Amino acid sequence: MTNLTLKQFRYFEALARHGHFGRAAEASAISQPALSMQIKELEESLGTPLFERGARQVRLTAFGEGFAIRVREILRSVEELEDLARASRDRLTGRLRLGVIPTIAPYLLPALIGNLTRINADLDIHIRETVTPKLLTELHEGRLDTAIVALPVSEPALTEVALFSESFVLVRPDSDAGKPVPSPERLREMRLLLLEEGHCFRDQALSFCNLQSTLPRELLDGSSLSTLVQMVGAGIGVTLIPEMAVAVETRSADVAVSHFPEPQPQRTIGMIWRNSSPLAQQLTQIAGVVRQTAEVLSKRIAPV
Amino acid sequence: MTNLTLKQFRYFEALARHGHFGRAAEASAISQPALSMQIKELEESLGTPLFERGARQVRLTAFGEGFAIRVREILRSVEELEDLARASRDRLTGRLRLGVIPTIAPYLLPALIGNLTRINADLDIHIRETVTPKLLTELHEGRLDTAIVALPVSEPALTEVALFSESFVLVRPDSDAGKPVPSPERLREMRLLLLEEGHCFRDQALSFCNLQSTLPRELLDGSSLSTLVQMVGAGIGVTLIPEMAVAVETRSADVAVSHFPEPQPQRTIGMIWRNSSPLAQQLTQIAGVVRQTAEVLSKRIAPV
DNA sequence: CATCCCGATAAGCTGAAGTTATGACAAACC
DNA sequence: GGTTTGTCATAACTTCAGCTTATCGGGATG
Repeated sequence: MTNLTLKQFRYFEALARHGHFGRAAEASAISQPALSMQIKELEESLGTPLFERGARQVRLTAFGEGFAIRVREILRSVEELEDLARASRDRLTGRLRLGVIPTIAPYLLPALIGNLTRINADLDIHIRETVTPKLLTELHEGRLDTAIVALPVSEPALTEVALFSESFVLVRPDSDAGKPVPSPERLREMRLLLLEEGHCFRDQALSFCNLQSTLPRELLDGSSLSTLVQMVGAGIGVTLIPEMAVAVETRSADVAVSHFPEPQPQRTIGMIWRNSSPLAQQLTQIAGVVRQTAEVLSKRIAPV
Repeated sequence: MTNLTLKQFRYFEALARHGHFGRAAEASAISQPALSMQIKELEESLGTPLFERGARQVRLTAFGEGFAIRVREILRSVEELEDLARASRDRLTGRLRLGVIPTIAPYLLPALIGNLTRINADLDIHIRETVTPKLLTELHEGRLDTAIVALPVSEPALTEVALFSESFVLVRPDSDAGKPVPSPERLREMRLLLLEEGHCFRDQALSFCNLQSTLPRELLDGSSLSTLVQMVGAGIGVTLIPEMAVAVETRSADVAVSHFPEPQPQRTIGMIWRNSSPLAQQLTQIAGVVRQTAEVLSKRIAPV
């Protein structure tokens, strides 16, 4: 049935070009009978002759001419395919689907995207910003290539690499600026504003205070760190935010930022991907870029 | 090297579609290991993975997706090629380059082209009208597919098929209408107008009168039968024309047309093509159409 | 922990595609 | 006009790519 082969196409093209079996065979690095047989077979499976064998020259038939045009197109497409593969072999492929948790995304991404596209201009970055459980699902389903989340996730099918650690800092109303930094136990008694259910940062903050998320508490759930800080500025309570958010979130609010004494509360941020991902190598490379980006950011924040 | 094969493309496409080695193999009518190996080989020769083998499903990589789009395009092109071959296998191919001698062309072609395109609408007919020697050269050089000429041509590399015979008739000024038809010998003594050197019809007419073309004679060479008849109408001399030309050429001239007594002078018109032409079968078929066309024309002429 | 699913690997077989040698035929050349 | 030459087709043989069946191994599932 459909037993046309690219090999036949390549031989055909050579013969069409040279108009001579011997020379076409030489150009194709095979013997003349081998070429004759392949051409014959091609003609037979098409059911129509492609060449007219004259005494002293080989000519394309009218059909052969049209055939040649299309065959050349196909061969060209195949070559393009090879080029494409060669191009994307070493460099990153065109599309990178990156998931990021909301407590990282707004602070890390602007710089990160800049750095990534600087390294590889034709990298097409798709960002998905949502909470860790959703990221994990989408990662498993192949709708994401990788994600930046708080470690550990402890999923056997996923590879984790640590990127950096970040401390949590206390955000209080400006009026509390001079007061001593409360201990975790004291925090429990203050009005602590937290992110709504689902955010890992909520759990991390609660765990620092030795609180259970399920405990019936009178706390106000915000949907973003930005909201929380604004509420603190309004004197409604206090909150914790990751160090990386300080520069952005406290710029437009009357709040005081205080570090906790050692051991500071902190979390580890890492990158994860499927064990089976063929992008592993490139993702490791990307992890390096993320690490660098975060480092530069933290230095810029440190003086604050 | 460039060892991609259409087979690999077809397997790849099946796997991309099914996302499952076993089912894709079944769909491709091969065993699962055979498919695994071909895919593996394809990935290796591309140097980049196409699929991510997950625990419970096989997914295209980002590169694989782009690859799939192009592969499908290529496979579609190949299928089109097969369709094209199938379509042109039985019917005539798109282009027919037909040579015709000038003493036939204007009388036969209008009806012939109509008949040919009626049979095969998408037949692209190219006409070349010139004298036999030029037609032969172009035929040998592959610039014509076939030619309609007077037989015999006696070229070993060419196939001839007879189409029809046509008689020559005498054209005299209207004033000579009643006079007896002169014998060939008498013709020699009259002022005989002939086509210029190179036309076979000139030689055929001369041979009827037992004259040598090279003889120094006081005859006037016309470049077309139309010219000759007009000159006869002006009383300059007499001429011979093929029967087929009568209807067209004597319509607008004051001339008398007379048949010779048996044995009438006549010539055989036939079709020729290269022995090696792969169009032989179709050309034979076309010869049939020409034969029919000429028959209808001669019947229409007979009553004149 | 046992089982199942599914793809990879192993080992062997077959036929397609290549090789060299030769045939056939037409053109070109003494 | 026979001989040589150029050229493609055919024949006989060889090799390796591609297929088969059998089996392994690893991750998901109950």
